Amino acid sequence: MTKAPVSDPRRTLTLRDVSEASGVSEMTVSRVLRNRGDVSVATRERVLEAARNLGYVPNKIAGALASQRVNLVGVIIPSLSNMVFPEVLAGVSDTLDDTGLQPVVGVTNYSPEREEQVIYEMLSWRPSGMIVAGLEHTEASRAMLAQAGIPIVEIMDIDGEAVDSAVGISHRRAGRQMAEAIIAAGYRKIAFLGTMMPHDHRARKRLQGFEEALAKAGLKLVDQEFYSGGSALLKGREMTEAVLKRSPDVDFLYYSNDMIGAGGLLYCLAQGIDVPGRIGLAGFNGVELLDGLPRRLATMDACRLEIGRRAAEIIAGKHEGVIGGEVIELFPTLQPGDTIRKV
Amino acid sequence: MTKAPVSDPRRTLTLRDVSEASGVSEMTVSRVLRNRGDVSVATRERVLEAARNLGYVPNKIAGALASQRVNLVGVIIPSLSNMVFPEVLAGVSDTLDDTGLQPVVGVTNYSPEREEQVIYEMLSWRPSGMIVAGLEHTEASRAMLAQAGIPIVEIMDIDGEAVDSAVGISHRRAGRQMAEAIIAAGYRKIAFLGTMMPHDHRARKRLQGFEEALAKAGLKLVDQEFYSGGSALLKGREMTEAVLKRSPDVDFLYYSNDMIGAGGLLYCLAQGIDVPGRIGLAGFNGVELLDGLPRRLATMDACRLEIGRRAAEIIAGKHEGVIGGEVIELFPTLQPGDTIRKV
DNA sequence: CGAGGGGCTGTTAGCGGTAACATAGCCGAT
DNA sequence: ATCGGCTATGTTACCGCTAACAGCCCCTCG
Repeated sequence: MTKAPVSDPRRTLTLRDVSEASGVSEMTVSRVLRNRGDVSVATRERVLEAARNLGYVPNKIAGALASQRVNLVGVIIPSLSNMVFPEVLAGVSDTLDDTGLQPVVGVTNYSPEREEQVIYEMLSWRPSGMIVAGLEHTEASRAMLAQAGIPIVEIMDIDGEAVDSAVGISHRRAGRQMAEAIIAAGYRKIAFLGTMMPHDHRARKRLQGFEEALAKAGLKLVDQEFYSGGSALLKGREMTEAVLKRSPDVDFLYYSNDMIGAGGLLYCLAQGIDVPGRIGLAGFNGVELLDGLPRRLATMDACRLEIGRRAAEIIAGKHEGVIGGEVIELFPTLQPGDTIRKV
Repeated sequence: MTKAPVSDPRRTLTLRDVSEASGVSEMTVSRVLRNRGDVSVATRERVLEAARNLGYVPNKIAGALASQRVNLVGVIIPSLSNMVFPEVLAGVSDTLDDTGLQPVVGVTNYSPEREEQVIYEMLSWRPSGMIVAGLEHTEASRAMLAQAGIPIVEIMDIDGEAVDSAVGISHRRAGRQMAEAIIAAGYRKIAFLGTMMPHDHRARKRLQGFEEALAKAGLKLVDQEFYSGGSALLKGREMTEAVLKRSPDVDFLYYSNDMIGAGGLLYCLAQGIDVPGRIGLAGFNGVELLDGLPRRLATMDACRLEIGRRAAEIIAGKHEGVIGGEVIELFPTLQPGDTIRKV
C-alpha cells in the first residue's frame, strides 16, 4: 500500500520531501541516491526506504544543471525504417550500457535541414557526446558540432573530412571491390539499381567507386534505374522487371541495398531466370533477412554493429579524458553468396 | 571569477554572453530567443545577430528547470528490430511535429525489468507525457506512471486495464477473427507458429483468441511451433518445414507475425505446395514487405501508424488541458490476400 | 591527554535560465 | 498639466539539485 503523506498528492516530489521523511538533510539524501560519498549504512537504509515509500523519482534536470553533467549521448541517424540503423543503434546501446551513458535518438529523414534542427535541439540538452551518421552536413551543423566542446563521432562513412572522430567504412572502396569481383566473374553488361535520394551520400559513393572500377576495366554501366518511397522489396521487383525489359542483354544487376536486391532476386527466380548463370545479382548491407531467401544474395557486410560499438567506445573513452579526433576505418567483407558465378 | 568571454573560447556560452554582445539584459535575450513577449524589432534583430555570430545554443536544462516545462514525450517500445514499432514511432513523430513536443525513444527488449529502468530514467527528465507499449508492466512501473502527474498513453493493446489512456486494438479479437475466417474457408487442421518470447503479450492474446474461436467450432490446434532469435524469415522457413514434417496433414498455418509467415510462404512455394489449395497461410501486422512477395500473404493490419498518431494526439491534447483517461479501440482489417481459399 | 585523522552529516552558493513583477518612456484623453 | 494605459525593458527570486567546504564526533597514537 502506498501512503499519501503529502497534502497535495499530485505535487511532484523533491529531495526535500525525502529528506523530511527520513530526517536527514537533502544533501545526505542526494548522496545516498547517487551512491556517492560516505553515508552510514543505517542512514542509507532509512533514506532508501523513505524514497521508495514516497515513490520519489529524482529530477535529472536539476541534477544536470547543478553538476554540469549529463549522461546522454545524442545519436543522429537518417531513418529507422530500414534495418541498418537500428542495428547500429544496438551496437551503441550495447557498449553504452556499461558506462552509465544513455543514447538518445534523433531521426532526420535524410534531410540536411532537419538534421540541423535535430542537432540544435540535441545540443541544447548538453549531451556528453554526439554520434552522427555521415560526414555531409550543413555548414551550420558542422559549426555547432565543432563548437559544442564534446566528443563528436561521425559514423558509417570515412570518405571525407570529419569534424572530430569518425568510424566507418569506405563506401567508395566497397563499390570498387564489388565491381572487381563482378568483373572477375566474367560479367560485362552491368546495370545499377538504387535509391533516388540525393542525400544518401553513402549509396552515391558506392556507385562512384563501382563506376570507377568498371571504367578501369574499360566498362560502363549498361543501364540504371532509381526509385524512391514504397516497399523496397516491391520496388526491387519492379525495377528489375523494368531494366530487364529495357535492356534484355544485361548480365548483372548491382543493387544499392539488400532489400531491393532481394526483390530482384525473387523476381528473377519467379521468372525462371538462371541466377547466377544468365544474370548475376548483388546488394549491399548484409541484412539478416537474406538468410531466409531461397538463395543467398551476394552482398557486403556494412559492419553496422561494430560501427555502433566503436563509436560508443570513443565517446565513453573521451568522456574519461582521452582527446583528439581519431578516424577508424573498418573493412567490410564481400559475401559472394550464390548469385555471382564462381570463377 | 572568469567573466572574460573571450579568454576561454571553449567555455560554453550562456545568455549572459549574448546579452553582453548585444547590450541588453539577459531577460530580453531570453524573450527574443523564445519569441515571447514584446520586443522591439530593432532589439530583436540585434539580439538574433549576436546569438548567431556567437553560435549560441540555449541550455534547455536550465530553461526546463526554471519554467517547469519540458517539451519531451517519452515513447517506450520493446524493440526496434522489427518493422512494427518504427512505424508507430513515425505516427507519433508526425503528430508531435506540429506541437513543439518531441519524442524520446526508449527500448526495453521485451524485458519488464528493463522497462522499469527505462521508465524511471525517462521520468527523471520530467517529460510532458509518456507513450508506453502494452498494458503489462511491473507493479513499480505502473505506480511510477500513475504518480507521474503527466498524461500516460498505453498503446497497441486494449485487452486489459490501462493506467491512464490507451490506444490500440484487441489482439484477442484479432486472433478470433482470423480463426473464424480460416474456419469459414473450410480449413480444419490448423497449426500455430510463433515467437517463444513469454513477454510478447500481444502475440499471446492473439493466440488465445484464436484458440477460443477454434474451440467454439469444436476444433483445436493440430500442432504448434515456437522460436526465438535469429532471422525471422529463416525461422519461418525452418519452423514450417518442421511442422509439415511432423504433421503432414495440416491444412493451415497461422503465424504470429508476417515475417515468419513470409518465410513459411517462400518455403511452401519452393516446395511446390499448392497454396492456398492444399495449405493456407496467414500472418499478422500487415507489413509493407509483404507487397514484394510472390504471393500476398493473408494478414491483419495492426493500425500501427494510426495508433502512433492517436496516442500523440492524446498527449498533445492533454498538454493543453484536457483530462481523463480515455480508451480508444481501433479495428484492424483482415486482408485475405492469396493464401486463404476463397469461399 | 592533545593532536591528527577518518567517517559522517550539514551549510552555502550557485548551475543558466524563466515567471512575475517593477520600471521607464511615451502617447492621447481628460 | 494629470492621469491612465500601453510598450519595451530590467530586477528579483527562485526551479531542484550538487560541488565544495565546514563541522562534529570518535578513535588512535605518540
